[in-house]
Amino acid sequence: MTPEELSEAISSALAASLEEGQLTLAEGQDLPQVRVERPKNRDHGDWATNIALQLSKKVGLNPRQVAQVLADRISQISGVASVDIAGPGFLNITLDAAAAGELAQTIVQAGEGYGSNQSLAGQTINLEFVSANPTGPIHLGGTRWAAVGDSLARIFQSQGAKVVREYYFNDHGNQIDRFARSLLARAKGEDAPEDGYGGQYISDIAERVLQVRPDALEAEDPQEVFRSVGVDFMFQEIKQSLHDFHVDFDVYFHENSLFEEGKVDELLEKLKESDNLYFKDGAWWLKSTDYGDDKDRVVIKSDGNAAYIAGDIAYFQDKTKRPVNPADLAIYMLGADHHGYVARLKAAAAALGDDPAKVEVMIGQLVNLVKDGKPVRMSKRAGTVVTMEDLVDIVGVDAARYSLARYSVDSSIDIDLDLLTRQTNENPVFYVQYAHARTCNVARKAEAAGVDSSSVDTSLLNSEADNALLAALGLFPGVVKEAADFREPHRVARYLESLAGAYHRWYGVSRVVPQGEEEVSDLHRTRLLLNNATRQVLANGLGLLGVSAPEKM
RNA sequence: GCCCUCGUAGCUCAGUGGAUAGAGCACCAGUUUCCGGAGCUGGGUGUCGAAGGUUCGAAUCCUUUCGAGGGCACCA
Repeated sequence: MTPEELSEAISSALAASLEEGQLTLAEGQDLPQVRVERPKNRDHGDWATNIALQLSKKVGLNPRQVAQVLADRISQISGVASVDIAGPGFLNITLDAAAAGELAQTIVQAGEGYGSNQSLAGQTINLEFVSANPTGPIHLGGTRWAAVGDSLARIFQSQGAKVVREYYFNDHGNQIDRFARSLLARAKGEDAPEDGYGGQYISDIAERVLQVRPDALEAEDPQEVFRSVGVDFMFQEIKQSLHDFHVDFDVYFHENSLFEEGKVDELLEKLKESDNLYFKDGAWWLKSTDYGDDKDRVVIKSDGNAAYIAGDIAYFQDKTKRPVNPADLAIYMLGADHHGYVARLKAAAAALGDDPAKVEVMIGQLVNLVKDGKPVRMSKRAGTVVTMEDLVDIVGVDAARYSLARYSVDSSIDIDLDLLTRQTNENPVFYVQYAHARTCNVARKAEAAGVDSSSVDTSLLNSEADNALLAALGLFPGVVKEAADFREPHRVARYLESLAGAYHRWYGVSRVVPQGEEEVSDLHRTRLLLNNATRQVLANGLGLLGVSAPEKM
């Protein structure tokens, strides 16, 4: 029995109590959601719920009275061995071993589907992340969003959503001009311009531009040649790095395309009709203050040109109105240095007469580089950036993705260069991967010894370790759902670490393969089932993080 | 000045208003004739930055305050 099934059964019990008048909801009170959780203390049973405490005020009885009414009904639920009322009114529930053990069967049957559901079915979520400027390779900050964003996309998909992974190339503004000037300067053998970019990659790309366009320096507009060809090379490199990081976007959107196709100009005319725009001091302003901004923003400058935000508005329109996979929800993952954008992106939706709730902005904290305990400033001009490729070269894709995805995006990360170059095995990803490899090894040995699944008896899974492992396995679907609801992929990683721990402890006391002349018994077969259920959940969870689940290490 | 995020064990961090606040790392001591020891077991540390408030109950919610980081253009 899964915790979800138990919660549902308790909900029904509660509904019946209300129906038959044992409990009466006071006027205007809502029914709280029944939730069971794994108690920290094993003396408190397999599962516990605080529903009686939550109901107390709503039904006008003291919590223990409510608990008593529910306890009588819950104890009737099939598979429940006992119910205790504890403390102020907690209900502590113990399952009988067979019912708890059935979970292993459920998981093995569900296979890759265990942990997924259809709660987001029918929704198209546009998830924009990374979106680094094409003026240099992806650095550590972008790498973090790549790991977190791609995991979140996988998690949304597991909940039934259609996900569009989107990358926005800012290839329109003057940072591109600076990039082009830097390439040109390097090609001429000059230093990088004052406001330009430095680093080895500038030399590399300048050289490659000259290879395909040997006449570039003699062209009518050399800077334009370096701009168009150089940016293209940069795109290719970025895409390749992401692909090597196992992140592939569905849409690479070029900001330039908005302007080339005249969408922005067209939009600007239309926006003048919007209630959210007004004319002042020769410019058109967006009332972004209505959406929490500290000042209104200019959309059409007094010289008649579009301001940056006009591109945002046009882009949002494109996301929600494009012919293929138009977004029901547009999520923007941005770094903390962009948090001021939240209000204006919502205002952008409103300007188009759309619901600002369709815009969701996730603000993640920055990645800091640390050396000898001191922060190192990453600078593209000075060429002191650590890139996605660098990180992957040093620790590998799995370790890189895992270690970036296991922290809440609300906290900033310090990456220690010395630690990385030492290549330590301190990354918890190995702990989890090892647990998976171990389950595979056990299964191989067991099958070789003739342990099959011909006859299992889940009531044999009655040890402390069985119970703890089953409980951990049962939590997985809820964890994935929470990760989706809160947009927090790190919950999956943390969960896997605890599951791996439960498995390693179980392994220590639960022999699956018969020893010596021992005959294969139902106990061996049933333990193999539990072993395989664990393997499945570890694999499913690692899959959500885009990390491999090795059969051997 | 205004806005956002964070402050939890020596370090790095978990912790949808619930019971005695948890992991990993680091440190010490154990642990293998038998499924992989990248494992397991034991050993200890917290004024949850501080002060008020709401609540039967607060690390979690509210207010104030201190500290760290990041933002506040008719730039893109």
